[in-house]
Amino acid sequence: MIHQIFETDSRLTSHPVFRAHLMNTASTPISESMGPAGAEPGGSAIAASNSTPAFSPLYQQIKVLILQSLQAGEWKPSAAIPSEMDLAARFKVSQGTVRKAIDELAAENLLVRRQGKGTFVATHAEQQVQYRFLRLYPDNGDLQSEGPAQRQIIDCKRVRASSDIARALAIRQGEAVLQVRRVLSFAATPTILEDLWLPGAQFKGLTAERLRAHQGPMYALFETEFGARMVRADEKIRAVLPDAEQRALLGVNGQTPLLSVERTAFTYNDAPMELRRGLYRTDTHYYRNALN
Amino acid sequence: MIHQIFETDSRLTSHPVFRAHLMNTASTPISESMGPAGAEPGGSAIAASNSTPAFSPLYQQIKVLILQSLQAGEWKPSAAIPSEMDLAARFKVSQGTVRKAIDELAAENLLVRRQGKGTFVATHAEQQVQYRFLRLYPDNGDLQSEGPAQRQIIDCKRVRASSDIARALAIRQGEAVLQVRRVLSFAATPTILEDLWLPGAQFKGLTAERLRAHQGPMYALFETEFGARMVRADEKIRAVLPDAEQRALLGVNGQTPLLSVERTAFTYNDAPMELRRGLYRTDTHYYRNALN
DNA sequence: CAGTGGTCTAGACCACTGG
DNA sequence: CAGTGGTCTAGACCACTGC
Repeated sequence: MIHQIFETDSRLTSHPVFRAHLMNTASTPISESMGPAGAEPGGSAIAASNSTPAFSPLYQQIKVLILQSLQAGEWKPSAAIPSEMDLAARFKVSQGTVRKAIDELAAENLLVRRQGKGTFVATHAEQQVQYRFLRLYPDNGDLQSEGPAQRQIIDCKRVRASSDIARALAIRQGEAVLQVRRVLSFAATPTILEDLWLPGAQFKGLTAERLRAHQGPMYALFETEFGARMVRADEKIRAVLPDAEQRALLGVNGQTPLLSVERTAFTYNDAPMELRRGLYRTDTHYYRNALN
Repeated sequence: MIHQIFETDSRLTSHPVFRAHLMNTASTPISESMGPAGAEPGGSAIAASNSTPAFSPLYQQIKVLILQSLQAGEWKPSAAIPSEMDLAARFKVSQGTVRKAIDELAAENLLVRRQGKGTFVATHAEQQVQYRFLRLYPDNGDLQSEGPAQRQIIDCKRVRASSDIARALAIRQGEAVLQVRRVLSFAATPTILEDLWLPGAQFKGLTAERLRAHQGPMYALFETEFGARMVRADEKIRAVLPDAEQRALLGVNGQTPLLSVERTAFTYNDAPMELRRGLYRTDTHYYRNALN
């Protein structure tokens, strides 16, 4: 229990609500208003969840609550979330506490703050950089000089998950998954060959036609059409030589080493939502990484 | 227009700071004309430099001042910087403002906060992860299972900078640079071949013997012996095939593609301080990257 | 103009560290 | 125990946005 009345000396202290961080119970915070005052209708999702671990600062709890609202779809991608004042009132904390929670969510690219306008749910669609997760850059010229990538959907079919695909997606072997293969070209040169696997349940109805019809990043389509928001990803990178089929699709010979990029993309709660295996040509482009 | 108050300081020799935001009634509004202490020592780049005139928030200015003290070596690596209260007094701002500045510096891995102890200058030596900038992980087992890397210094010589080396290090072509070649082995298997170039002026006295004698990360040696603190780096990654010499040093054949990792490491003020070209074996290891 | 996020301050209390 | 960073609050004002 987080709200605790903990006072012995009540001089002038307000702080009727003293949030003591006790390792006592793990129940979730905020909603109980002390005393008869608020009797707020209570965030439904808020009262329900109680899986959060031991104790955490108030702003971390607020962060979890906001996260739950995001996950539940209470605020859609690119929509504004309530103002800091509103959230402070809703959670019965100060604006500064809400601010710190939002600060962290913004740092994790889940929210975007815009001064004078509000705080918005981040999306893969309205990025100034079209491909937020793509780290491939041309050797010469900037990102825009090549113009947008040309996308070619080779294939989109329903298959059963092999053991490694299942493991990566945290599903059972043999479950239905959608497998997509596509090629990205820059300046008319095939540069990226990607195979990707998506859980069949969540992506029911995804077809090659739908992929071809969509403009913009694939992740934006996943957001709007399938409610699958990729919030972070891990990549394992290796150098490989292509097999015959890969050579044909990329138009390279067998002596052209390629970058193998295996990406696992996660949605909220670190749930894996996509496995992607990419082959990148690095004779005209390079993979950029910033170390901090 | 923004009302600026150049708050010259009377007692402690603190750095003057632009008060871009006027909110305090207590302070007598010194008029625009610089008052009595117009001859303030020009030590503060903020007061002195108008090349970056824009009025940044107070905490950003504090951040710059702390950065300058770090760069000037006022606080050595792994040493504690003054407490937030002390810094607040020194800069004549509130503790909260100092805190926000330190928060950002900690987020950039320049400082490390330790509750109850203080705030410390980050270092490459005392990392729990020995190699902070190395993203190569073994396919099987965790980081520690392999034990520490075996380091073999092949060469360390003084050469003249070629045009591309000079460009990367922001020096003139033909200037002296130190060139080091080494091999890192894991579990007795040569895995990383690295060539690196360092500006000769800063690294005067670096020898192969000294590199061999040193225990721990090379960047730790650079910090303590040459005052060169690498704070961030950029990497360009490609897939390549090794030439004969590289094959011999790594013990691979000509059909083993390798990861080419070209790293530029920067010290304070985004000054490049090292160029490093690495070849990584990725048949037993992989390069890991986190996308956020 | 009102509403939003952004900055700054002041003060209180917490948790942790070490003498 | 004193000193440190960590959290939380309350209130003020600033800068930006859009009606």
